[in-house]
Amino acid sequence: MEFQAYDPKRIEPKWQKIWAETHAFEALDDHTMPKFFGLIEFPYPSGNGLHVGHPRSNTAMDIIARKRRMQGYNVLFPIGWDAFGLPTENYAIKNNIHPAIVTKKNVDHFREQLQKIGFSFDYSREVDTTDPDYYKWTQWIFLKLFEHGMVFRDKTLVNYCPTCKVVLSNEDSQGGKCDICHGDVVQLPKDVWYLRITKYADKLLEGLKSVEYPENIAQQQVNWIGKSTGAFVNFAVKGTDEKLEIYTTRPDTLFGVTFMVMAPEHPMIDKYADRIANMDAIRAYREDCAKKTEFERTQLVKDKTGLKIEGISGINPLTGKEVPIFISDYVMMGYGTGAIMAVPAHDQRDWEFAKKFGIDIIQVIKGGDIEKEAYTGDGEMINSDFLNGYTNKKDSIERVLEEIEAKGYGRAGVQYKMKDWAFNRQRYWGEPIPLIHCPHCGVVAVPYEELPLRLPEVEDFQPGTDGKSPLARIESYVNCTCPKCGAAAQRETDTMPQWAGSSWYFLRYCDPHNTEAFASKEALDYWMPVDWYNGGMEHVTRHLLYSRFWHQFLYDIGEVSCPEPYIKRTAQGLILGTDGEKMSKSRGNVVNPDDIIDDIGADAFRLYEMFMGAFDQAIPWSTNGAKGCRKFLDRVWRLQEMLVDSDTYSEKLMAMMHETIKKVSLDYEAMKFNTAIAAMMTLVNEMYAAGSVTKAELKTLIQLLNPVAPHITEEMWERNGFGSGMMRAPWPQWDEAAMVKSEIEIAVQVCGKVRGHIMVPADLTKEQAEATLASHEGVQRFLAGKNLVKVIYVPGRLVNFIAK
RNA sequence: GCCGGAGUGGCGGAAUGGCAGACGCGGCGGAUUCAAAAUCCGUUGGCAGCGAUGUCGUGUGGGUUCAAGUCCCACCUUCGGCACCA
Repeated sequence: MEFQAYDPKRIEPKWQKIWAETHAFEALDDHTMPKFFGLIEFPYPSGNGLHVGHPRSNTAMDIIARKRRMQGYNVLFPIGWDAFGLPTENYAIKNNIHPAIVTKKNVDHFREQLQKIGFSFDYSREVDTTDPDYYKWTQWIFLKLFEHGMVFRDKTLVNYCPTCKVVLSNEDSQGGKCDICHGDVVQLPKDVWYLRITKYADKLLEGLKSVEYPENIAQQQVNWIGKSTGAFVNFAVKGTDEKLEIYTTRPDTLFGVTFMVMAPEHPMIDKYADRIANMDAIRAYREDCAKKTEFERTQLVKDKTGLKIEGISGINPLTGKEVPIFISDYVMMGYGTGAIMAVPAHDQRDWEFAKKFGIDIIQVIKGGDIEKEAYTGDGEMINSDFLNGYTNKKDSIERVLEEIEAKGYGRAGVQYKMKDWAFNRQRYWGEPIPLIHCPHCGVVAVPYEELPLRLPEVEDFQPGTDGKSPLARIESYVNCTCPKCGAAAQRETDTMPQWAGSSWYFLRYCDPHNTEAFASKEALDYWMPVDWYNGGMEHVTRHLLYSRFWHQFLYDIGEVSCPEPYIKRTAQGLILGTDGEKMSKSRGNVVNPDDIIDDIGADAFRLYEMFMGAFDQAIPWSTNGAKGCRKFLDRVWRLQEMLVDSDTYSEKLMAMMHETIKKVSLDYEAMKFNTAIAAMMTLVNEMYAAGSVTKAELKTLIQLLNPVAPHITEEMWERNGFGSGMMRAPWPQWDEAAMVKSEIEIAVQVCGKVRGHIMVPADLTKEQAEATLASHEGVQRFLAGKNLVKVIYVPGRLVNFIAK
């Protein structure tokens, strides 16, 4: 019979069909089995389809999932669609097609592309965040948050274009210009809904200790939360009964305060407007600030601007001294109390401000040269009354806090950089917020039994020119009756942000068709927590924090039984274009996986994605490199021509077989796919060198390779009669004893330089190693005329002779 | 500015403090072919040498060590994140 060449175009559709028809990858109902829940970030189904970046994460988790099945686990490896979002809405507006139709088309396209790559997803558990059966539960969780006081309404500053009368995202208002009309954007206060994530700041920090996140990911979360410890101190305001509260991390420098600064938006300014002599100038300064975007405000760091408030001033509670109050935009309303005590001697920003405005600088910590710059180091306290002589920052802070608290001037406190989560958008394509504004009862929740609150059908998805959502134009939607008192009331018309649906999707995977709950208790108890979650670095702060927050909240109210949703998180690096730049449509360097699969097949594509470099690093795409992976699969396939009918490993390859099993098994777990594949390539090279391969050797090789290249290996498994059900065949085991060799080659060094190699028995002792000195002429040449002072022997590696 | 990565052949990249460059791409030489593709075999860090061999080599400058890509100190470049956070 003519040997048939490797033909992925025939093999791949064949196995994809078999897997689908036999429901091969559906999670089993047997809850007595050990479980493995592997998760990848569900994709946003954009109109551009899949790019080669998506499969990198998917293939990695697919490898782990397939390996786990062979290790006897009941595996849940699901897929779904994070389908609400702006790009779809914008496309819908532009082409006048309903976003739901666009979404369906995109989802179908994505699914088809994913299936062509042969991922072992359980498609029977697909979720779609835009499906009312799904967002019913997103709304349900929101109402639970509302019920427990985790939702509140407050003002924020938004980017607003007065010409277009529309609220803009930060991306659409870069450089302070409107992306649509290129006019000036202003910062406008607007009422928005917030989720009280800051209440969970400490729990989110604490929880990091019980999970397995790589150091850099955990650190990014810690930085984002940005916990600082310090003190709130009240300064009396001369001329009023009011106290101005500030936050500081350095209460020990209180004696060095020479002025105070408020954020331009600070409410105290308006409150005492009639006592402020230069209110006109202050209003003008405020307007200038409002024009600046967040971006500009943080760019002009060096040149501090500001204005002294004439008419009110602060009193230092410890010294009783009067200090002037300024406004400046280097103080933010959104952090601390929106006001600071300024210590120019020991804070660089305060120092710059003081120099510009000619304010006194009082040094209270010895060290540095405060004429040149602020001194932020440690030192002995001076000019500080009862603190004088303290040399340790911790001690002086403790002492001053004692004093402040005893006299009622303030208290110790913590602050977080993390802000509460602004939880609404003035857009159509999102989950409707299930709240009702009643003129008598205030804000009232939509009753649970009325969920899902469906998105109404509209003709026009354009955002309103008044900064309101398009839903606000649908009278039949807006007008309703209050569920509490029955009075005529109005619905909230904003929708939830895209982060909402992705904050709990992994829970729905556990029991996706449940109509009574977001998932049954039983399913949650079995499947949760997620054992391994892989995704992009770009999501390790916000998405990870948001979803951990929701989960911790659900845990606190008894809806889930584990406090942390993910046991282990990993992140893959980006795949760049062949030019080394980030892939983007505008750069024209996007590589489409369909083309690659058409050329070399899905298995070779998967193989290359994993082989191209370290998994967690950004790597440029190389089409030649991908072709090399196809070449390897061709070589694997042709091993079938060299087959020897034996169900044991050959003497020659015995050690290497076991070494390869070990290397591949451990490297897969450590996500070192590139070296795992390299080890298999080395093994195949050795098989070619040996000229033959036994059935047992081939069987093991294709099992090791199966998670990466499932189609070709299933086909070879079948052709060679290795039995049915490759995907649940036991994972190969290695035997350390079989790896031991009787003779090994070690390096011989003289004074640290390699001077030769020598074959020695593997169990060579140090004494025996020293004796080899005499027998090795290469060594003697370098030792001639010198005295041997020391011999270092590293078993199995080298022997080093030190001579003088 | 702060936090976290990364700098190794022509290229992507390997390397528990122990022989730098595994594996792949590309290149070169050969076999096969009428020829080419594909395939197989060999070779491939720089410099010197016909050669055995020698010598220099992991961003820069110091240091620790018998031994440093790996550890320590100072710096340069680059990528990601945060950023007037009091």
